[in-house]
Amino acid sequence: MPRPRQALLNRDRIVETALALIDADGLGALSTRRLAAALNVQGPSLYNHFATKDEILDAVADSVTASVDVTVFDRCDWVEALRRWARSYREALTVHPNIVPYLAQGPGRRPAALAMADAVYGGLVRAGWPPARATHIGAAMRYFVAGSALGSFARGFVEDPELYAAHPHLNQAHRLRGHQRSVDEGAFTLGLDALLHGLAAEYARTVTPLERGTGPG
Amino acid sequence: MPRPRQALLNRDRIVETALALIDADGLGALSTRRLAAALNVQGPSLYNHFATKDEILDAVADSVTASVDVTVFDRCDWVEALRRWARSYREALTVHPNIVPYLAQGPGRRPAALAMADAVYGGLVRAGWPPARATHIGAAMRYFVAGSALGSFARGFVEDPELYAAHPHLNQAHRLRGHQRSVDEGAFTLGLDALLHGLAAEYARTVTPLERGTGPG
DNA sequence: GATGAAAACTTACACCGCTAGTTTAAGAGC
DNA sequence: GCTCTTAAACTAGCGGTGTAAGTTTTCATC
Repeated sequence: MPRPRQALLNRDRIVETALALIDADGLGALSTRRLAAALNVQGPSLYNHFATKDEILDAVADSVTASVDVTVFDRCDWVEALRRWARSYREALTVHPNIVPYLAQGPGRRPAALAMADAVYGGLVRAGWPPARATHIGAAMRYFVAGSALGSFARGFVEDPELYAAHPHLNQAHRLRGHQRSVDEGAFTLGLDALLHGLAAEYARTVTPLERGTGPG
Repeated sequence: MPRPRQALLNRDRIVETALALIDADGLGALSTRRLAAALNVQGPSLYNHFATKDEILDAVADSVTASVDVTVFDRCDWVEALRRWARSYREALTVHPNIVPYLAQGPGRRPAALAMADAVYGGLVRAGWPPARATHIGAAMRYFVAGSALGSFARGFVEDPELYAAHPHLNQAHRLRGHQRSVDEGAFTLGLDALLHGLAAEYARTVTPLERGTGPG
């Protein structure tokens, strides 16, 4: 087939389909040929719209990041903003866990990821945190959220009771997979509350009333 | 070359060499042929010692996990044990960051990873944490440590000042890479302290003196 | 000394990312 | 309406991938 009257592909369609394939079968199962086949097209046709496969993955990753709500930093005090942002971030990632290892390498040149970093850092600095500390807090939060989305903790344990016989405290570990949602959610909530509790304590101890910012906005 | 008088390969040598290649060139650059070449052998010879490439990666991942110190749970109170374990865990991972995305998927069937999970969970239960809470704490800590090792926060930002021009608060972001160690270390310490601070507060609030365990050992 | 397993090998298959060159349609300028 | 350029599909093919299959030789055991 030569050039068709109506273009078969565009970047958005490629990104959507790639994300669906990654969600269904994993990052490793995405090949240019499989992606093209899902779009009723031959493999190399993709290169009319993206220079490399990595560029496709960048666009997929950024489309996921774009669904994170960062407007909370304009509306809430910094603790509440961090809490809501972290929850929104985690929700976006857990819907598409297979792209997380790629996405978690950092913002790179992806616009949505850069916008998110900007909003978080800006919100913290406005609240009075020293710049270096704001960087640390943003990083620590990303560590926690990305780690929580990287793979379900519960699904990391095989459903095979015999495997745990040699480990005195893991005799119930084979049941973790059955309680995946409550385990993962409970762990995330516990960790998030603990982190924010600790950060609030440091704020109270080290950020002087004079430095405390003008609030959201 | 048929069967040699002296075996050229064994599992340990394969694992060591694979880890070295992964450290040097990344997980994606490890192929069976490249690994075999580094061992002065042809690709398929590896399959006399491992059934699949994934089995090699499992062994590599477990050799990294094996270097984490989990004896602290026998010597220290639970807060100090968590702190030292988390530091040891992170050190093990940051020495070999390229294997982290693979390793962080969960313990699977890897013996050292299972032993670590057992030690952490056992230590927390002994300290009086309810079993479900101990699971959550272990998961939350793994989220944070794995996230921190998954990729340097600082290295996630490209060293290109022009890229940040459009973002009001990121105008110094291109300098992050130059301060990689202090940024990553500062973020980890801050997050770890905050997490443990928050957990200790919950312990004081919810674990009654009667439930509080027999201490380490 | 015969037997069977072990550990290297060669060959081959189906797939991978990507490049090069081809074909035709769409759109712009005269 | 013709011409020119660009766009978007195609086919063919390169070098690389994991790994299955079968071969050859050596070592250990009966």
